Amino acid sequence: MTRKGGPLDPAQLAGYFALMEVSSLLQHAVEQHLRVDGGLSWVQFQILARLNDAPGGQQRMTDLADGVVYSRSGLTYQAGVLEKAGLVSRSPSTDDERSTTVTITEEGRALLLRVLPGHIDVVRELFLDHLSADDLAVLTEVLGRVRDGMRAAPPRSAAPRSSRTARASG
Amino acid sequence: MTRKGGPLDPAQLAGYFALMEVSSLLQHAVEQHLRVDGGLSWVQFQILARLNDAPGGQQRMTDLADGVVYSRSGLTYQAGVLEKAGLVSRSPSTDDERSTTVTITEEGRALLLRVLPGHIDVVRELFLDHLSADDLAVLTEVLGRVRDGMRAAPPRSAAPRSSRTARASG
DNA sequence: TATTGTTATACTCTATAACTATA
DNA sequence: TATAGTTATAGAGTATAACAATA
Repeated sequence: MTRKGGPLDPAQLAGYFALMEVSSLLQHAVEQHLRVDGGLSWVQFQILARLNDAPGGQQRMTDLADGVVYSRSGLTYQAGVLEKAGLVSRSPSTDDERSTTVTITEEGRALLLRVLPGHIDVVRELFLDHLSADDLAVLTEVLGRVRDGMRAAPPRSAAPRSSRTARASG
Repeated sequence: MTRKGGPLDPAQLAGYFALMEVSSLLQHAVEQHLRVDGGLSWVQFQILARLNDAPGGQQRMTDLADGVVYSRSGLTYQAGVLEKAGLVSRSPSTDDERSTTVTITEEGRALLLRVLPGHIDVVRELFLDHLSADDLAVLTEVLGRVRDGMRAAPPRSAAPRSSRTARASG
């Protein structure tokens, strides 16, 4: 059906490009707003948002890295930046002494709340305002399916980020 | 209809997150492939792809920057990297002496062709294979509309990238 | 021995401002 | 005076590998 192995047909190319272009423009706009309005990068905003939604405002480093950043050291770096800014705190986990628990601070929550309205404005102006409710529903359903597929089937040579990793050699 | 000024409803949030998550995972996977397989970054790949499609394999720096990179110096940097690698060449434009014309070399085209099949495989596996033809059509149409809206209406305080820029002060 | 997280390090990339040259 | 592009520079971010500590 999709001519496996061959080049992409125009419809496929158009869909791929549209996705990348829209997301890229949106992310750039959002990033600019976050930087100006709250001194936050996109990754930092995501970390705070996740912590804010997590029970108790906390998560383990590994769970946090899963889906936000693509390397452990990357998260360590970002957590350090956020901690220095007083937006999160880190402490050894009680149950597993190897783990570090990251907790969003009151300041972190406050900053998030302060930044959120403007963030939403940007998302609305650039993205949501151009969609009907039906469009949005379809888009979400379709992209949700794609996301599930991605998560289920990691591409060749890419290990899933948090489960048991099977390796052939060193 | 969309409660302007208020928070996003769950459907809007879900759509926004789905878009960002899918595009981010896809871009990361594609970037990894391009790096391993061709030593190219995402931006560099886009530059080569645009030049490859352009008549004569050439474009002016400004036209190239428009839509690929977000600052002129950023493109100068990338063009320098690509030129050093022998994938593009730069020469002064004939008609406008201020302009620089970037041209993709044979090596550049060859590298692009070599990398493309694997690139397409990744896009297929992670993205296209999870969509029906109808899904794809709808997605493309909807995202195309969003893209047009973005291009037409630059967000508050963001100047369009290539037209006359109105400034209040320094 | 595997997992969690940090550190050191090197590298890529981006943006700002100052600058040159042409229109 | 405005536009096209480069340079210098500084800063943010990322990944890899080596490391320490716990399971």
